[in-house]
Amino acid sequence: MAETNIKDLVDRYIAVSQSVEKKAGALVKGQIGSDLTNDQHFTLRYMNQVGTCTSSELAEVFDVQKSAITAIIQRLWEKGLIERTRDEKDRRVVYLTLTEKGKDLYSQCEKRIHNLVEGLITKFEHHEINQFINTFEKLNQILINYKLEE
Amino acid sequence: MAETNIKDLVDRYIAVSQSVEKKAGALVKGQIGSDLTNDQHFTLRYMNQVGTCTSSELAEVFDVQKSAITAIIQRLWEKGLIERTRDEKDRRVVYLTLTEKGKDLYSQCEKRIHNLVEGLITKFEHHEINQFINTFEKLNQILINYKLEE
DNA sequence: ATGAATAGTTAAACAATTGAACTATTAAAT
DNA sequence: ATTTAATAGTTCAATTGTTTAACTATTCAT
Repeated sequence: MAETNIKDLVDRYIAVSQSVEKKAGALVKGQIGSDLTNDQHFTLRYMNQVGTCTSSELAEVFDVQKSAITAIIQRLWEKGLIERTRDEKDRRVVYLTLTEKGKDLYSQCEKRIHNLVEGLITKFEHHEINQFINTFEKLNQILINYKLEE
Repeated sequence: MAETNIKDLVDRYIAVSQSVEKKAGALVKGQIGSDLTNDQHFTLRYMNQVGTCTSSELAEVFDVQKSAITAIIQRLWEKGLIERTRDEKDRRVVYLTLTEKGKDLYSQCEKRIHNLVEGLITKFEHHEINQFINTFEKLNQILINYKLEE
């Protein structure tokens, strides 16, 4: 990678990633905004994928302090979307799971987002999307490793 | 794009984009965090690129309400990083520019981020990066057009 | 058995955000 | 020309997400 190009790449990457994040976020919020914030939606999405998790795990995945997770979890709990259950063997640990209401709400979000994406995704070739997400996931892995090395 | 794949693509995209955003954000914050928040850095970056802009323009670009911009601008102004000058012809308009102090601080941020990226970017082929950013910019344009159509 | 580590919460403070009401100014309509 | 619309920006109150530090409760290590 030529030295002189890094500046331009950084400029382009930061500009485009920020713009896409804000605009995609606004679009998603337009679909689910009355029920959930985007961060709450992401949290439900992760919990739906893994089934059960802990606050520490969420803090690790989302790369924030545990107290930030406590706040989000508390709000989801107040809405009746998640359950907290203490581990009987290690009573420090609290397991988090979706309630039926949480699963239902997540399903509704999923459907709306699915419809949204369906209308946008046709502009891309199958191959282009795969390549894009593959590189994105590679970048993610590099960032994860970089963080571990510190 | 096969119908059955959309769900998986959405899952992968949302997971990876959120993860990268948080981790890259944390990394950048580690470089510039004592001086600026990430949003403040993005704002300076944009102003450095375009030279002069208005609050309305920033609100459009960042896809937030103008009152959100007022708050960010106010904080940057309090730090002496930007100037506000009224348009003499249309006195509703306020032009925003970087002060010398703002330009200097931005340059320092730029250097640190440049060094950071330099260490990460070697893991990618030139072609892979270009393809990735091209697709990202294409996605951004699609989102911008989608918003205009509403 | 004691000291260190871990899981999670609480509290104070701050940044970013929205939405509604507001001021000041300009443009449009008739 | 006067009134009405629209535009640029600010202010204020409320909410969310965030960090840091102090804290409780529990488990691990040696």
